[in-house]
Amino acid sequence: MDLENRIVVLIDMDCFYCQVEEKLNPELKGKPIAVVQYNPWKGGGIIAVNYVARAMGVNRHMRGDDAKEKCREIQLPSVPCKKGKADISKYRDAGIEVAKVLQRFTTLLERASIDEAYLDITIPVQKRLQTINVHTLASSMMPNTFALGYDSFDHFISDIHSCDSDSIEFDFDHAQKLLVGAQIVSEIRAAVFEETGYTCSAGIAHNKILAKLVCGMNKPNKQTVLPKHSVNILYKTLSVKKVKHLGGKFGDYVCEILKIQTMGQLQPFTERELQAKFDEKNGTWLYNIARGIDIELVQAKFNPKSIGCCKNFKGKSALLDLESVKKWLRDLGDEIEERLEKDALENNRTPKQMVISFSVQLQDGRDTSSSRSYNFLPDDELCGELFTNKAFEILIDSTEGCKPKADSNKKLRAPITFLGISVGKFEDNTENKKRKKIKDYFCAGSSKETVPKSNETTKVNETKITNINNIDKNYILHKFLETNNDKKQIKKETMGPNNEKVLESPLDKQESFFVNFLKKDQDNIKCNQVPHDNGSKSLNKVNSPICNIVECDDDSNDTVYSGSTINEEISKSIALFEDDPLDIARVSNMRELLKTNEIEVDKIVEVQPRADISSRTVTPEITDTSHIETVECFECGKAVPLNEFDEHADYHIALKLREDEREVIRKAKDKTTLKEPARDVKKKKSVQELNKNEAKPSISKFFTKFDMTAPVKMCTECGEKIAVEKFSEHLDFHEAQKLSRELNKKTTVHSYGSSSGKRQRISSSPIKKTKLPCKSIDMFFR
DNA sequence: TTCTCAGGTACT
DNA sequence: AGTACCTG
Repeated sequence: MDLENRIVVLIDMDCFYCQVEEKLNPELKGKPIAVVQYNPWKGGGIIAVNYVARAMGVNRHMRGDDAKEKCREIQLPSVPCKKGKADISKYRDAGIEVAKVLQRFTTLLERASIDEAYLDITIPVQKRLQTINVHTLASSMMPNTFALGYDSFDHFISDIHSCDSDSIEFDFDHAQKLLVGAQIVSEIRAAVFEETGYTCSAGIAHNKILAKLVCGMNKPNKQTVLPKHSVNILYKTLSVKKVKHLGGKFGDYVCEILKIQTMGQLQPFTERELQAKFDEKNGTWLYNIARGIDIELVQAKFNPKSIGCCKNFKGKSALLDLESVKKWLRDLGDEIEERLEKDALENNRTPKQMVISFSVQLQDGRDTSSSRSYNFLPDDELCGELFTNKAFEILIDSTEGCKPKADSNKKLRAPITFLGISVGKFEDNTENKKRKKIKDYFCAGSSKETVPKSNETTKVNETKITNINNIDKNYILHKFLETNNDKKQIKKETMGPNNEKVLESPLDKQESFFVNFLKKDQDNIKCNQVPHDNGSKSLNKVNSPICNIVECDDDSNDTVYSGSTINEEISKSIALFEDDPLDIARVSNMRELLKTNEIEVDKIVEVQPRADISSRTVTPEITDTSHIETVECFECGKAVPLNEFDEHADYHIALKLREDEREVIRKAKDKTTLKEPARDVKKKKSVQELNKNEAKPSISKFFTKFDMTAPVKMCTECGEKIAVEKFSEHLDFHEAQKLSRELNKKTTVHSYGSSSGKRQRISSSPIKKTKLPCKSIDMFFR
């Protein structure tokens, strides 16, 4: 595949931690908030700011107190503290929830951070291009979409529609793909919102660097397309420092050496010159990126490669004696254990190595950091105790500065200012391993694996098979719900991965459950929303699924940039970059955003994606008396046609089922944990936490709540008491979950079009440069 | 009075 | 294997 003609997407969640807090505490919605990390000093460090607060001048890098000064009524939810450490697991889980939605749309998903993912949708775009006529695409199908270099997205579409493609500048073929890509991304973002309640922004371009770059141009809840011919327009004003990998010391060095500030100013340099000034690889990379070329592939990567936790002990909190070191290592070790247990259950893998990192304070007050690694032995039991003890052992005899003073009792020679433990070098668990694994406990009860592992299939067919698996999964869930409704048993043979029915489904039906639901929905209600009057053709093609999704629609596409030149638009766009602290243009734009936000809040304030599933049984309120009779779904707040309500409720059950996967896994873990000899008190604590989860409404409760007085039977799988007559149904539920879990597992697709799995080098003659302050651009040429 | 904590990557 | 840098 041609690397220059891909459709690469970056999905970035809007102020993610804030959204998570708002979802957990709906009272916060619409108010200015910033998430702070616990810190006794000046109200804590801000790590996320929502858009209402941003409009009032609050930004990251401020302390809580500064934020209060800018905005008296700001709310400052804080990252929970566990064992004296920030606990970000709720954000991590929310990120996984989102990523699972994204994963359905392409196998080429690369999670780049807790709230960001790259998607390569070249193939889905090509597939759709074969089935649709590009001329039928209109901007109304993809609200809140922008094309860089155009005052309105419609102008970009007209450029494509008017077969004026003779212009050398205009890459008609790719622009067409971008347009289809924008439509798909619109659907992806709608699915994310529908299923999680979170909004996100997206950048759509021909490579990762550019997708990332334009993603930040329009936020929140918007998407930006970068046509190839707009790269130079963008670069004309774009600061070098905004480009990924140039935001740090290396970027400073480049700007200083070349005496430049913008990407445009990078273009006159020849590749040779750049190689001479930096090194061969960096020079080539800079040369290419200056021309909008970036060959970095989107890797299929869902799970992190390492799991770690750390803690700073700055200033006078520095650790001075062995006891406190031990104490903190215990907490770190225990947290690793907890996260590792979860990881083992979900991903069926085991780390082979652990790394202990630490910093000590030198005499002159500066810190020096070091790390030591330990390779696990086959007999090691991977528990907190082991992590703690090994870390302690390694720590005390690794560095002179850390050795205890000979005489004074247990005092460290030098204060420790940082401690971290991480585990990595994961390997898949195989069946014939001697080491006891948590997974073994979990699987002990279930008779046999019914689904072959996807990564056992041949490389050649990987993409196909993964897609089929996705179909499988939706098909199974759908089937499961059907049979459940009919009070029939789910048939094993319908789930086989080689089931004909499944294989015959076209690949682009992989999102069928969602899309079909929406399609039916839209056929019935046409468009329940008030058509926003951006004049013209407005609603002739409203029956795109996207049209019915409640997105914040602020019409800024038409208003904000009206009358401005393209360059002004670009400048404004750049001003909108998230972390631009001192830009006046930004403030006025933020006012616009504030308006946007108010509208959005009005529309989504009712969204309760986690509301009790039993809403289905309650008579819904009539909220809309327009042409079609609709009811407001208690689950998502969406207006649903009365006759579709049952189906809509089923849809939420399907979602619920997915979300409950995790909880059931945890519950199962909980039960098995109890079989183990209680090693220590902390175990019990986590058991309590798991029990708390049981109080939450779950789909298993839904299946059992009908008649609590009926004779019950204990499920060996989850320990839940189940009405006898519901029991086989309940077992089906576990069966479906196991399958779903299995199918959810990461596949081993590495990259399309690169059968060797290796990335190309741009050039090969090794020229060494030693003076670089940063050498990390080479990551591109691994 | 301290730009946290988590994760990735590449160089030596 | 260990260090440094990059990012959000």
